[in-house]
Amino acid sequence: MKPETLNFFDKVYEVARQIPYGRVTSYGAIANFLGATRGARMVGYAMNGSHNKDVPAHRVVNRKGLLTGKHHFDGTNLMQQLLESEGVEVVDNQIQNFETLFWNPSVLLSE
DNA sequence: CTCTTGACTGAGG
DNA sequence: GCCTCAGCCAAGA
Repeated sequence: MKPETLNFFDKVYEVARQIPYGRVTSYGAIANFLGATRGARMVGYAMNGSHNKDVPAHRVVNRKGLLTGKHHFDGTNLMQQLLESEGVEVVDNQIQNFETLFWNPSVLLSE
């Protein structure tokens, strides 16, 4: 018995909340961390409810570092503004130095 | 129950 | 590196 999908949304929220300031991660990284390598879409889907939570969804982007979910934010460049406000350089909806700013959820085990 | 949509990813051309 | 196709899982109609 392992209804991981049952807590999938909650897990996504928890992991996303652990994202350090000025750092970003991808849906696939979170999904993989949860054991759902092919559940990246579910991560994004879960983020739909993240608006009502303390989940920094703006720190979560696709594997290319592209702000694919900016459309779901209130404004149009709000997501980018938030990231830049944290020191993340964003150009054309794409995070610069994505590999450097990339935060792997696995560090939770180290910390 | 079936079909569609979706904040994704990997593989192939 | 970019574009296209297929796979994946869950929620809503």
